Amino acid sequence: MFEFMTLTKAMADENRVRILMALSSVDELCVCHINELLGLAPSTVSKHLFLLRNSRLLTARKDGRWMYYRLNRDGNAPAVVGEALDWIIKANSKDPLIKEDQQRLLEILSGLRAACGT
Amino acid sequence: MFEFMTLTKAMADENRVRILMALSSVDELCVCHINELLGLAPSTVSKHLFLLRNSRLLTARKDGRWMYYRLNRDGNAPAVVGEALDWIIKANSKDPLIKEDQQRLLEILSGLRAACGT
DNA sequence: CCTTTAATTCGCCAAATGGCGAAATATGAG
DNA sequence: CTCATATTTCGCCATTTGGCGAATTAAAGG
Repeated sequence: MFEFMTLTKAMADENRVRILMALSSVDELCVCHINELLGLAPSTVSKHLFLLRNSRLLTARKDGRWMYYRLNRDGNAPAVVGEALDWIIKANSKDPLIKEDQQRLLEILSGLRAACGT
Repeated sequence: MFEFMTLTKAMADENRVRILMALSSVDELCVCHINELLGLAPSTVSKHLFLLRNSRLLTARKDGRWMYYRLNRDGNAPAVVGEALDWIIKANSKDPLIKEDQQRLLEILSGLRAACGT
């Protein structure tokens, strides 16, 4: 129950859902890309990412100065995490804002809007 | 997206999940039963029920002085609502607190703990 | 009609949440 | 080593949220 509530609370914020949906289309992202996408302060994004990681929806990997986040599709993650991700993606993949995000994300990743030195 | 966020926000509270889980085992409940089960003030329960209804997770029916709430399994409800209910129930049906609630609910319904004149 | 009872609405308060900027922590580059 | 950059942590503030009790509404019963 505690684990489940941690999950639902993590999902109950629009910006965090946008982060999850962005990650559903690109395998991994570094923090600066997410800053750029959402237009939020780095400290705010960092807090969101902490909650998403804490709920086990995301995993992180450090590479030099950059932290890369990705959806937790690890087989040994609790089943409920995968179910949450599946449901979120299914419910939002056709949403206009999400589609717009995915479009903008391509621009960001292609370097046209480089936010940091990646 | 707005609809989805309304759903996730409704799900992001332990007492509301307890209400949903209680309803997963008994088809319908009146407000006084839920008061009794959760030990919250009627006004608080009423607010929770409003949010659950607003998110379309619950439907309500009035019978005399009593309001009966049930899970929204209506075929013409948005698919995302049914998916939410399925996931919530799957994720929590084995939880100790939920099991305890279901036990206590049986007592309440059998009149051993009648909270109101139903 | 008046009382009683179930439920909701309203107003309030304490706690939690989401946002920011400043400061602290890495890590790579010069 | 020193500087620049990516990220996180901290402290703060405004808003939201969950709780309660009092007042209100709705329906049944005397």
